Amino acid sequence: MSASRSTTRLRLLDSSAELFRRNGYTGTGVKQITVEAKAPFGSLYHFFPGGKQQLAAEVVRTEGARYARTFALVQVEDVAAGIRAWFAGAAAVLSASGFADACPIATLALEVASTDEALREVTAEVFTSWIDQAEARFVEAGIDTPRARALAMSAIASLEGAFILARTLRDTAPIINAGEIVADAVEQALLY
Amino acid sequence: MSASRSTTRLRLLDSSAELFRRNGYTGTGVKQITVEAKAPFGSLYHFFPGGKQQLAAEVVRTEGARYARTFALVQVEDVAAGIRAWFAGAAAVLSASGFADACPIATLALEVASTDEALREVTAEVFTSWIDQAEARFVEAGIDTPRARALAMSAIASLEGAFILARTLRDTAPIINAGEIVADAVEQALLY
DNA sequence: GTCTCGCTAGAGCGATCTATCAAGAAGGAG
DNA sequence: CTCCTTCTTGATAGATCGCTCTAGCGAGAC
Repeated sequence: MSASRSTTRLRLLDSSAELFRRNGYTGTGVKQITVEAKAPFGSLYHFFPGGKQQLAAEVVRTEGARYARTFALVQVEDVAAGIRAWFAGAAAVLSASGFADACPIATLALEVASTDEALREVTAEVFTSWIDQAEARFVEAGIDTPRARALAMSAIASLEGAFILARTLRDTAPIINAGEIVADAVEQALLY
Repeated sequence: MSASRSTTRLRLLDSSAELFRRNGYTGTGVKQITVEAKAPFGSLYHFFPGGKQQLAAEVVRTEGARYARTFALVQVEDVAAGIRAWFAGAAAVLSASGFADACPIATLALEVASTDEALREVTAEVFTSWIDQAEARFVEAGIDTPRARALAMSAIASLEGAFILARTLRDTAPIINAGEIVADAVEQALLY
């Protein structure tokens, strides 16, 4: 009932999140999702009448918000050190998952960018919120707004690109390296 | 014959490259490729007995090499200016293609990273060659090797990440911004 | 001519894709 | 109890997936 309702729904979301992140959107079948979630096939269309697309949209939103919350770990005092630590943490997670768990939405975002306008907009909202949040944190640390925005955009871009390289090369070096470069740039900006 | 042989083969490669770049690997069907290439379906398996995977591997290699050649436009004298110009060019191409043509292999690379070891290795070779080439150029410009390597890795990562953001947000700002930040970092490194 | 061979051409295979549908199980409300 | 809603369950549809296979075309070799 209301209890099992939420569990099944949540299991479907969790399994979808994992499969989309690892195998992509078109690379994941709805049947595969229900098997992984140990949910009856029909339940997927009960909870998500919009089908795979609606499921993906909810996954992108919830995983995007969840990921944004981890950014809060970057403390305002000594932002640069916080950035290095955060990137090191992301590298550890990636390595521990066999180079599977990087960005929760990147693969899907690239897949739908030119093929599914509705999903593209959802991914855009998530990336924008991440950039906004990073910008706010840089401003808080004392960097003027235009420079903070440029740094924030660059930080997210560096992270995403480092994830691509790390997953492809099966090496966390690109992530650690990106953390260094981003932290250096922030330290540089703090001098003015 | 030998003439038509090569044209059909090349048309298949060209169409595959475009479709993989825009719609991804799993998002592109072999039938779709032959239609786009105006090639008979059977010809695909005549020229590429290994099927979709072999076709993708050749596409990644050839497009990777072709893209690497465009890096040569970054002149050694005033590397930073060359980088800004190169990123601006990439932004123009992306915009002109309706935000479809960014990195020729990024979407595919993310899709296969955890699902197809053979293709993953091919994408890894391409990314590595790009990093090596950028590093060589930075060394040539007078940056010491370890720093040049770090900068090169960061430059490629920034580019890839900026492409994700630009395609998703339908805005070239992330690319221009990434060019600025990378160029700044290179200028900074040249001071030592 | 006739033979050979590279290539064209597309029907068709089994599997898988997303999605629909109808039937039933499990409680809460009256 | 009956009624009603919520959720489970899986069979099934219809399309598409990657791929195989056979038949035939057409130009050069002889």
